[in-house]
Amino acid sequence: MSSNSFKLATWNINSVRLRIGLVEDFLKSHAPDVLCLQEIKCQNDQFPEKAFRKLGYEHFAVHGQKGYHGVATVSKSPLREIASTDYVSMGDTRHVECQVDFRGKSLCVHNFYVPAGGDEPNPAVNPKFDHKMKFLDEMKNLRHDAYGVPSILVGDLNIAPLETDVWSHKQLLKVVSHTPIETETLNTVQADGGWVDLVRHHVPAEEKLFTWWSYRARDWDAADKGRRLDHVWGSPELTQHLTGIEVLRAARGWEKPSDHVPIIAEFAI
DNA sequence: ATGACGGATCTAATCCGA
Repeated sequence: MSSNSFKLATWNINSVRLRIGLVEDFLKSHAPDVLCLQEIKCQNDQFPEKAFRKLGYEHFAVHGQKGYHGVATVSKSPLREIASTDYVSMGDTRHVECQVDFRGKSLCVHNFYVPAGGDEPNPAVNPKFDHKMKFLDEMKNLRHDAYGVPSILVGDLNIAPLETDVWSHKQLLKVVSHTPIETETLNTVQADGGWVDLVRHHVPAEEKLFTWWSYRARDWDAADKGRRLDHVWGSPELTQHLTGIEVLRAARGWEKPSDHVPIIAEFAI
């Protein structure tokens, strides 16, 4: 680990209150400079700030709501909240955007929790899928160069775009998260905004890579029926500084785990 | 191949996730 490194992690925690112990372990062992959490499932005043402060994370942008959804970006370095956009005007807390200042440089960090979309991949009969598609349509306006500083876009995008992002491409083509309309729309969001998929920039597209395994599978590790639903995108210039991507698969095997695992991106500054 | 699990909530059964 270089002293000139900047590490950013994203993790759908599926209740930050229930899993604050796991978060603490993760922060101690991996020490990211910035951690973006999704599905915190609590209101702002219930967010366990103290636990983060004890470990040196003193800067927060928390957008929670009761029971569902919710995103939080926590940082060792100063952070300024830019916006928390209510995509599709549903009143959900699914986005927060911050400027992070790190050793004299600034970075814009988008933290997203895209709607899952329900079961039926047809917007005409499934309002949840309609919501997901409209949410993605609005994301197309998001430029990587909106602020004149490099940007990062992370989170649970709830879409596995590549064939190698799912355990079986053929068997998941009609399953929400891997349908052509979703993967094509996500590709448009990426292309229109000028974003680069930093995870796939580092891990060859031929290689299977998952960040989520259902709780319902009997033996998640042996069956390995995962999907890559969580993502780290960035401005093209960040590819020159990217030194590593780690998907912490082991976290799925921790006690009382989230069904998602953390992704850590490391950059040389 | 969907799994039949796990979280939050007006603590009992319901809604939701993906």
